[in-house]
Amino acid sequence: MTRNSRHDVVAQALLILDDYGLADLTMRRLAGELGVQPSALYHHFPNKQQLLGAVADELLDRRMPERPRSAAVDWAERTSAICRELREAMLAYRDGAELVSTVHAFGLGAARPGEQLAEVLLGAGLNDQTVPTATRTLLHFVFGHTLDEQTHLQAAAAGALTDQPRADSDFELGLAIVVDGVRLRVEVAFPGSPR
Amino acid sequence: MTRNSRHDVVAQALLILDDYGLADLTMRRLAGELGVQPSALYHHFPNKQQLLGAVADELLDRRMPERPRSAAVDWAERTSAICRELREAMLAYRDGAELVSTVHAFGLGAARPGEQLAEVLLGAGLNDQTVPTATRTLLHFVFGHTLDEQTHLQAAAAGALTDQPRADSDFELGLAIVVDGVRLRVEVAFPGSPR
DNA sequence: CTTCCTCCTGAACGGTGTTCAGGTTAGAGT
DNA sequence: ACTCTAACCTGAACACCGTTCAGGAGGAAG
Repeated sequence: MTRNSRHDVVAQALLILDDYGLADLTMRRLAGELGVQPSALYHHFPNKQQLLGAVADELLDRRMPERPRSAAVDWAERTSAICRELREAMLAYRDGAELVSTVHAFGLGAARPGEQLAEVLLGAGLNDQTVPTATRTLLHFVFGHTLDEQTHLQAAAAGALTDQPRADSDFELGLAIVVDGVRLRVEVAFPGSPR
Repeated sequence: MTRNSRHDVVAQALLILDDYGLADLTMRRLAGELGVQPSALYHHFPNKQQLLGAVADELLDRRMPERPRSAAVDWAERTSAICRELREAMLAYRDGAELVSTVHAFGLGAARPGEQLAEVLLGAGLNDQTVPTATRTLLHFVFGHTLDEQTHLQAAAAGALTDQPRADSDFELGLAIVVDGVRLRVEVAFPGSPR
């Protein structure tokens, strides 16, 4: 049998995640599908959490390509675009929101979206001390909303019918609320129009 | 030996949570400290998740009393007060944020703060369709921020030193951002001052 | 004195992440 | 062609986990 690289392990984990969900992404199952003993995985990762961190990063790398963001666009529009892409990336995989937000909370990965947001906000002229807080506030919204959304979505997919499917507009409205709040802090520094 | 009521179980669980953390709040340990077999717990709760739901509700009931909110106060101030109380309630117990936000995400409890927020926002004259979204956005912020904060706080308490202790002002700033965003939607309906 | 209901026992089932000493094997360097 | 090193893996075990189930104890109510 051919041997597995670290990247093979992550790729297979991502496959299992999408097919069976986070709860069934066990070290034993992952090892089994790689044709290997569970203990072999500990050659590539010190523990499961680090493995999941790498899986989350791989997911984001696949779904949030390093697209060059035109500086000609409004900072608010760029901010919103990043948040939308992050949401869509997480929705694209079963339990994606739970995985990514957990990994981010423990600081084991999923750092790129935050870096991108911070960069845009800094470029918009937001106060240096305000940038980290605004960034985290945006992230907390996207993670929280998408986790909520995906949970209900998947609960609806399995028997338990839900009231209404929670439209995209709900995300957009929530996002607009947070972005508007940030805008007030940008305009204190730069009264007037976009920049 | 005296028998245990459902409430005894919850109270003991809350004790274990605070002393040893959520990871060590196992059915076996809980049963052990109650002087009972693990299976006995399933007389009171159908599964662990429901048990945790009851624990989260008990935590909130203890820390967020049904204080009558003076209607003389600005809606924004009442909204902020609820969010602050929710944060402080969760910070008051080890792993409180993780417990409460998880329980809320799965819809197994911790519903009161959302109801209180929705009530205030509705009373402020916010559009009926906007209220649920604004409520969830506020909750996602508080849960996300506090979870983040508590994780870093507890990581710092155990060896791993962190850069800086993340001041209260960080929460206040993030909260103000979201509340301001909501305010814009209130004032569309009622241009002018507080109500 | 019996019936009912609440609370509990004891044992087991089928999982989980993780550790460890040691074995295999591919590929680079001489 | 041959060694050597590092990457990769084995097999078994450890110490847990949530949950199920048939049945037993015991107080309160009739």
